Amino acid sequence: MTQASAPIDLSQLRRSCRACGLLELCLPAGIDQAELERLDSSVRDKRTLESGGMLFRQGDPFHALYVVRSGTLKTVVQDADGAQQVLGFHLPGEIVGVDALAHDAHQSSAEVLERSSICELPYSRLEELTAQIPGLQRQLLRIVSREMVAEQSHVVTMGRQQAQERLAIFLRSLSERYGRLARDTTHLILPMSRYDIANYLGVVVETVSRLFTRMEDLGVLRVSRKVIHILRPDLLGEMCGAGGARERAGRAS
Amino acid sequence: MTQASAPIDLSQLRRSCRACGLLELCLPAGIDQAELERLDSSVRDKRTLESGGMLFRQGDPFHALYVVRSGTLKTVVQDADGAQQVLGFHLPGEIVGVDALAHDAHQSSAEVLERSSICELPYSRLEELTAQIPGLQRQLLRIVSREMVAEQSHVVTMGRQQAQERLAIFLRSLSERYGRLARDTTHLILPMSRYDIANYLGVVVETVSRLFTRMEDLGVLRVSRKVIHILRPDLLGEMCGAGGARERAGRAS
DNA sequence: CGGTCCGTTGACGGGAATCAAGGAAGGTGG
DNA sequence: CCACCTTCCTTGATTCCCGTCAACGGACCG
Repeated sequence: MTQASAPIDLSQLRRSCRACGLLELCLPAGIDQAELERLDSSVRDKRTLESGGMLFRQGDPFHALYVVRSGTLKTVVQDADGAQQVLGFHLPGEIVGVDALAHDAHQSSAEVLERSSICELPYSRLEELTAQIPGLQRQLLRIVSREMVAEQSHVVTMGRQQAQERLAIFLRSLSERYGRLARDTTHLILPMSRYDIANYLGVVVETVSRLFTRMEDLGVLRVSRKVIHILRPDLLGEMCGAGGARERAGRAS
Repeated sequence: MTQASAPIDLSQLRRSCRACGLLELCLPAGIDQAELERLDSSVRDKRTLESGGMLFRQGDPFHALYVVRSGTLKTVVQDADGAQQVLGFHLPGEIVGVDALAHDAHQSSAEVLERSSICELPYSRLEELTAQIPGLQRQLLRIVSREMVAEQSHVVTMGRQQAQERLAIFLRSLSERYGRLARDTTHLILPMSRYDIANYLGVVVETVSRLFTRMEDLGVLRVSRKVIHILRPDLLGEMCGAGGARERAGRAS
């Protein structure tokens, strides 16, 4: 897993709250410099985890939220039957652990897919801050709501019955998020396995493998193990909506 | 849509915040009687909508959260292609509109499936209250997080590749929620159409129709139009996990 | 009473799951 | 450094579930 991906990006490791994904949730609320310092000092608590490590497990008591500083995580839920479902992949700047707010216990497990650096935000500390900083609470609500919307768009993706559409949407979404990180949007390095992708999309691994091959044959992608080169973003975009032909009305009521 | 379902339940219409689903989010935080009165008076704003009416539409500016007092809603999201995806059905005591917190605009539309009474909680008013009532903010976070977890379980449902499992899970979940409303858990009256159910589960109508017939043949249900009688809850439970046989490992990484 | 939408059923075909096998990569221990 | 093993990924053959197309009865509504 610690293969050909770029060596540790020091500049990324040094990013403080100022450059963090969480910041957008503070600044618009009119947080001043002093308040930002306070926030920054609260999240100093960082840790680095190796591939395969667990940030938290389903059922663990809740005591902190986490922000990915570098690397990638996946969140997985396991139901009574032992069947697993991948809920999401989390890139730098994205938050993890929000589902634990509901019942004071994590509803999913977070596993590290490649060496990652994580910011830990102890919730007790966060509560103190929200009491002092007006607007931070509102921003916190915004974050959680945003996570819910992300989950909804996952539902929309799985609502497509063509597996190819699902994979196309997944790749496009990943590309967009890479763009937000100022990475090359046409050169994706997938930290997750084909199994993870398949499970995330609700198909089997063979289907994902075949679809990669098909997309390669169509000249949309070039696939080489973990590296996906998007040759035709336009075609990829077309494949996201109704696999090439008529619209699926999706009539309801 | 306003067919054989029970006539308007007056006792239900009279329920105040005390008996409302939202209350559980206030009480544990140690809200006292006076505070409860204040909260109650803020949500006095109720409205009744007829079947087919829209509570809000995708894109509408956010200004309130809503709680279903009686009746049923569905939330639907429409993507760029015009394809629709049903995100959920909302029974009395359940909250709607939380997805608008993220971007100050509703990300989905809420349609009324049968005559419904809705409590409106103007967000401006809610913000005032949260400033005054300690703990209410925490409870609000809890609500939103809970909605996210609900969305996650929808993902888990759609992750099952057997359509029968999905329908079984849907029915069991609906039965459980009926139980929470002190309704008969074996006698479901479905306010939503087969199209809605199909779309919600990511299958086509014909599949839902056939599955109802099959489940009836298996002696699990009795189906009569909108009325579903669960004859064998135990069998229904079995059908939720791995359609009858081996476990689907769902291995991932 | 005609129109429209809803729900069911049948026939058919396609797309994806299943079963099976083999190669490539990565990690470990000798 | 190589042998060995495990895991990952791919490809092929086959099966079958479910989506598609089509037709029809029933409910609801103007």
